[in-house]
Amino acid sequence: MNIAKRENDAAAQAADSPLVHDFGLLIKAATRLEQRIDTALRKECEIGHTMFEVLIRLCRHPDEEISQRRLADDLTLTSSGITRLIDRMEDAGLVRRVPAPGDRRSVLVEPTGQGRTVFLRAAAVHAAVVERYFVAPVTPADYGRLTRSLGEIEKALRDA
Amino acid sequence: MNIAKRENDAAAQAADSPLVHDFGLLIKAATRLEQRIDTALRKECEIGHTMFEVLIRLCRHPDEEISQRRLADDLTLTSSGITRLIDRMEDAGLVRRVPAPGDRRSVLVEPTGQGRTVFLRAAAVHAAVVERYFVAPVTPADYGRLTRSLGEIEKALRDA
DNA sequence: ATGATTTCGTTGACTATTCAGCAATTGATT
DNA sequence: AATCAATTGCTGAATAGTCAACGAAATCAT
Repeated sequence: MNIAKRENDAAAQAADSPLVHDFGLLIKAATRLEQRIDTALRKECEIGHTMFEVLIRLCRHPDEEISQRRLADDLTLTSSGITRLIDRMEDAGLVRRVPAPGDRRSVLVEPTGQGRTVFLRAAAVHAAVVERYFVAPVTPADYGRLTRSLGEIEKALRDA
Repeated sequence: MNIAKRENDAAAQAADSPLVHDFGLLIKAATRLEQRIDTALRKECEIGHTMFEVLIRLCRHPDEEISQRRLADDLTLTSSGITRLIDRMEDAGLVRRVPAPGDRRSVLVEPTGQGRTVFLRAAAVHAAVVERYFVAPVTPADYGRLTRSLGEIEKALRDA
């Protein structure tokens, strides 16, 4: 079967390309890092990484109004994903839903006192893990370039 | 409530830290990129990104024996996650399970002819997306440093 | 050899998410 | 003003994964 053999070779070559390898690295690094953080957060604060990302946005500028839609776009979730996530966070006493003044379709989300307290503890855990596995392994110069590159990539994805 | 006010400020500061921002960039870039690829792959090859990652490993060195365990570690999935993924891939006719010679606990996975064919088409789609959103947005010099840094990060995570 | 420990893959029950469709509301076009 | 289109959030059903517990096989320590 000569055809099959050539296909084998072509597949092997495609599977070994630097592009595939490099991209795999990105995915693997991001996945592992996220898992690390998730486990640490769950163990020490009884909160997952996704909820933590929500709290970041809610605590960042205390007076900014944040709608579910905004959160969904920001976290790359669907609107139904956010609905359910906020359901769970509300049940856990971390956030509160309030009707948006000026648009009766929209729902704003704000952190409760407990939400802020939990966030503060979680932020420390988060910082420790990020520091150790994201910042420490690369030189300061490379770190700057790394975040710059990631910014460019994110921008390209957003624009398209 | 003076206490609450100070907690507000502390939370706002933590939520605004560069560490949080930079790490958010990594997660967002990786997530968006993966989603892009997943959608493209599904549309054009009726295969998801995870299955594609499996095929990469199976096609890379045609003679290497790859067990489910190996795949699980490599893709950062649990062993049950892999069991189910391979179930679906087998149903789709992309791979085949064969008993491992020399260890009767272990199950080897190999690609079918169809699996290789699908992989070849998928690899082209994958390359196009990666090229456009991962390689193109950064300068060649930065690209080299980016992958190097990601390698360091991945290594730090693996070692620990 | 044997018994304890570990490893591999599978399964049932659960969790977090998506998708498709919906009702309410808003904005745009005449 | 009246309609048509787009947006927001919610829900039921489906998907892809986790975790905990298990049995079979392999490895290690007596």
